[in-house]
Amino acid sequence: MTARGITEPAFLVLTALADEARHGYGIVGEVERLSGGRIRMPVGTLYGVLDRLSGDGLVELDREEVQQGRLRRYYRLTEAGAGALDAEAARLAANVRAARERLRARGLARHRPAWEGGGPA
Amino acid sequence: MTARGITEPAFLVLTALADEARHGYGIVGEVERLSGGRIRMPVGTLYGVLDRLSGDGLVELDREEVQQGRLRRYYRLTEAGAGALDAEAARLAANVRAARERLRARGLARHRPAWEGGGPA
DNA sequence: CTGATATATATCGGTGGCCGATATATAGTG
DNA sequence: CACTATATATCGGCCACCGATATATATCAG
Repeated sequence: MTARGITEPAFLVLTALADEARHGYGIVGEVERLSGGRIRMPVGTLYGVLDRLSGDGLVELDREEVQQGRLRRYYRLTEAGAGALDAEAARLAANVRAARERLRARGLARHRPAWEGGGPA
Repeated sequence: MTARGITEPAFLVLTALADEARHGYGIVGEVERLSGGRIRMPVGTLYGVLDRLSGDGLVELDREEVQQGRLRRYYRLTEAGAGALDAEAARLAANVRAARERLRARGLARHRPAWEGGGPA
């Protein structure tokens, strides 16, 4: 692998579908909800992501409903999708851990008292 | 914000520079090391990332050295860079938390015993 | 000496994902 | 009648990624 696993929009869609099947517009709302309102998913992004995830077998069509004259197309996570989400979560968690370790080391270095000595010379 | 903060390659470069200044090739090795050998950073990616991070004031040139006839250009993290890395780590951690919560909920649903009732019909 | 490998820099162009804009349709509201 | 909300979908510009390529020095094998 190079640097990238699945993309962040894809990760968020998988997350939104992890607990139950949702339709497109519902995913948009769920992503906004689960991020505490910090992340909005543009619909122009959503359908491309959904197509790619479908092609990779990570999500699949669950059912179609008509609510008040409007079509709702529901998607659900596959087992492979759940596995991919879990694996990506582990990958990201490892990145976060590494960053925080080093950030902590940096903080310590910048606060290191003079008597611990050494210095650049 | 839409979905994306800083990119993953940028995140990894910032992480590699968090504890001490490093030169390009050294960053490549450090990313591989801190990821346990799972992530390799292509040099074609590195310099673009470094340029962008410099432009955003998240990293800056530390010094230049000549070791055995080869030029080494060292970069260091700025305060803004440390802040950006910390913020992005928090963002990713929140994503991971959300994914794992829902994944756990899904697992529970799929193992729910029959006597809890309902079911599809 | 020649070729291959490792270190070290940098550029370029193809590919692909993101997302704003746009289109279509129904329902409710001012 | 216009506007907003819900709901679908497509298209195209932009930009980041990264493989390929180029340049240069040091070392080692044949």
